Amino acid sequence: MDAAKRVFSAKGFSGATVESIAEEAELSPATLYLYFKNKDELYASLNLQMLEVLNQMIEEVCGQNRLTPEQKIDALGDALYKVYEFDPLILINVLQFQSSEALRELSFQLLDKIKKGSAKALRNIASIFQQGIEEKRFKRHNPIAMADIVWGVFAGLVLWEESKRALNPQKNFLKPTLKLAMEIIRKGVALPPSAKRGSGDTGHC
Amino acid sequence: MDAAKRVFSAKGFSGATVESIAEEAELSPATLYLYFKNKDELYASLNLQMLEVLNQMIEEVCGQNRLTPEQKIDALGDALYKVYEFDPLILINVLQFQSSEALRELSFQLLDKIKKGSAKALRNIASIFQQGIEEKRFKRHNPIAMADIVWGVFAGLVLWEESKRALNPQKNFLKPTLKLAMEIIRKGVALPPSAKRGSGDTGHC
Amino acid sequence: MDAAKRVFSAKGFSGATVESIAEEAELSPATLYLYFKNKDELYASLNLQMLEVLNQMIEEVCGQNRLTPEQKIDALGDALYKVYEFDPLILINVLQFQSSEALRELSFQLLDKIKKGSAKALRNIASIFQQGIEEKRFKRHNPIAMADIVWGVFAGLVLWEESKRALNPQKNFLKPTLKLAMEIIRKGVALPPSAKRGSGDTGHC
Amino acid sequence: MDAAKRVFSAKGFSGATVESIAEEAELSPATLYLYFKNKDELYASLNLQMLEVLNQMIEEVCGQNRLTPEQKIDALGDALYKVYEFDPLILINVLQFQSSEALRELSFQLLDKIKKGSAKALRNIASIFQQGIEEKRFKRHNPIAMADIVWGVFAGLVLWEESKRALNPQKNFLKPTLKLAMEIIRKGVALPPSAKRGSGDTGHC
DNA sequence: AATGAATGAGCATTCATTCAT
DNA sequence: AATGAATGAATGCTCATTCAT
Repeated sequence: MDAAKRVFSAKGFSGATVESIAEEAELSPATLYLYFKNKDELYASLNLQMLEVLNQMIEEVCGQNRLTPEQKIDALGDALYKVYEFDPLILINVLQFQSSEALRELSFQLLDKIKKGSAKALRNIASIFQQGIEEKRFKRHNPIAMADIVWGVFAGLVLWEESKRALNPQKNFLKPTLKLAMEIIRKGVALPPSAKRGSGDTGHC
Repeated sequence: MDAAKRVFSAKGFSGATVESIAEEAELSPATLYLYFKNKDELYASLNLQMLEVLNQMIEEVCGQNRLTPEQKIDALGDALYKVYEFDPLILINVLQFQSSEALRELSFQLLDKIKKGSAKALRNIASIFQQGIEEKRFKRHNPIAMADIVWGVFAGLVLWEESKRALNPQKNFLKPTLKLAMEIIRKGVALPPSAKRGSGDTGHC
Repeated sequence: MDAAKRVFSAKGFSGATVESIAEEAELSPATLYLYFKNKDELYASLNLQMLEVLNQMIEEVCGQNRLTPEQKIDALGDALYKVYEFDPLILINVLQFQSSEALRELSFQLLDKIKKGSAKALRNIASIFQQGIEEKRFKRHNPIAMADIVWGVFAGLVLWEESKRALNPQKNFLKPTLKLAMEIIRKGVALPPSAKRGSGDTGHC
Repeated sequence: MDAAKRVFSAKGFSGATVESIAEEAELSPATLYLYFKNKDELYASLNLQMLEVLNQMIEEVCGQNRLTPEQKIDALGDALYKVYEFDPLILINVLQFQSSEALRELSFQLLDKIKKGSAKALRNIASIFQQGIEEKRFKRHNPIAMADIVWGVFAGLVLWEESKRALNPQKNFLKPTLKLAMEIIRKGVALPPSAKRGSGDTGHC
């Protein structure tokens, strides 16, 4: 999987041949098929792995009981950026994969795991908003929708910055832009200060 | 191009064979090569066409001088959703294409057009924020970064909803979620009302 | 045909597309088919044209009644080299064509002309040796075989020098080598001087 | 390679499809690509193989210390004809290949081998003339040029006879004509007998 | 006389995948 | 556990050639 990560990172999904991955892993192509049913599932496994890293990061954020929901949103932005930094190329691949045709031909088992991993991430993000609402710090929006927005803006910005770099390789604006996005979201959901109470943690993660 | 749109929509980029497109167009594969240098360029042309529709919609919004910047943001959300409705599948393909490997092997000419189309869209979106800032209605954020965020959240949500539908085909939440996102962005960039002046249009498009 | 000559020269037979020739001729591909049954015949026509130039040169040599057969052989070498100089690339193409598969699918008419052109060239070359034999200056070898040898060494050297230049582009040794070849042939067929008579022309061309 | 030899022989380079070769070899086309990078390299390998046969024959001749240079020239003619007899069709292909466009796109490695093989053949042929010159049996001509002439006349006659057979399939005159050519060359380079010494072998191969 | 528009037929090449060993 | 050897099935692309206009 490490080898696969490297090769997929470097060449993208269709650019990476099974043979090139096998070579990187110092195995024969046939051997890969002992461990993965096919190329898609190998790729999906990476996806899953990345999802787990992501979930870990997110949980770390929303498990910090001292933080106000507002602080959690900013921290979430930082966490997501760290995931990006951890392995930008594979994250990009993963994000592309999520929105690609490959998804359709996976084994039920793997598909289910991915579903659950995604759901978990979303739920955790949503919990931050849930908390904010319960504490009367945020406006009453559907927390799941809010999580979708956060996830969407993250994926969208990562892919978009990547795309801009492809068209015109220059400085990487992801970090400040993502930070700004989270800041705006934070403010966009805030209730007028008059209504705020002190933060008692409600253990949402 | 119409045939191509249909086939790419149905099967995605790599799923669509030149032959299948030709068949749909009731032409021979060879004939396609009279009009498009190769499969990539055919695909890119669709991309470009969609970009133009997009730009039209965006310009329509930010050209409406009666609207306040806040109203324009909401209108932009509606406009983007209309683009999605206009042809969801091809939009998804386009958004995927923008963040894909295919981009790298295009002819200079086409690549340039795409660059310019994207830049124009971004500039127009940015102009809305620029206007808001000048009218002291919005906080002083980099308008280009704001445009990136809008674009990112749009692309991200479209792809993400698509992906969720692949995992679990159910109701399409894109419309309300996108609306919500724009609402949050609108609020997130707003200055406290005390500072606001009356809206004099400054003709940014 | 001029355009074809240029294109075939530059790109070789299979490298030259009908379209590229048409373009060079500022015509449409379809128009070429008004004048030539197919690509092969167009190429064959060039072949024929070159054969005619060749025959002209050869006839000029063996029609010079003042020359002894020995002098004619040397002059023939010079003439052949002039043909090469006149248009090296097309000559190479022609020589390749003569020994290629294309020959098999020509129309009877054209094939016949080429046959006759070649035969004429050979006959004329042979006549030089015939003359030499009759004048008791050359050994009694079959003049046709001698002509084959001359033709063979010419074609062989042209192609071989070309090939050497492809492997290792350097100085072109064709001229001196061809000269040397003719010199050796001249000496190789000579009878011991004792047997020689004065040269009375016998009008072989 | 045996299958390829048969197919290329029968159909020529462009006439032979990879599929037809694979079929002849009772393999799938894909399998051929395990062993040869592409069609060109497969063809070039045959070329190389033939070159090696050729070199073997030539070395055999010029290694025979008992022979005078004159005898070696005649023996060389016989040897070359044997190469032709060994596999006329592939030799023709090889000779065409040497003077064809294909040469330009080979891998460096293969091109180098072909270069060296050709150079070796030429050098060995040249050594015969060198020996003759040193033994004062031959006139002082550049031995390399002489070798070019021998090679040229061989290739030229083979291709020319082939071409004549295509125009008018009849008896094959290659053998006597080649013999005659060598005889003439032998005489053409000979010094007057007065100058000759006894043959002491000088081991040129 | 000329051609725009179209194509049929092919072809080299790739690659995920298999399976006897 | 591992793989060498093989391939089936595609696929993008080319080009000589045609023919209604």
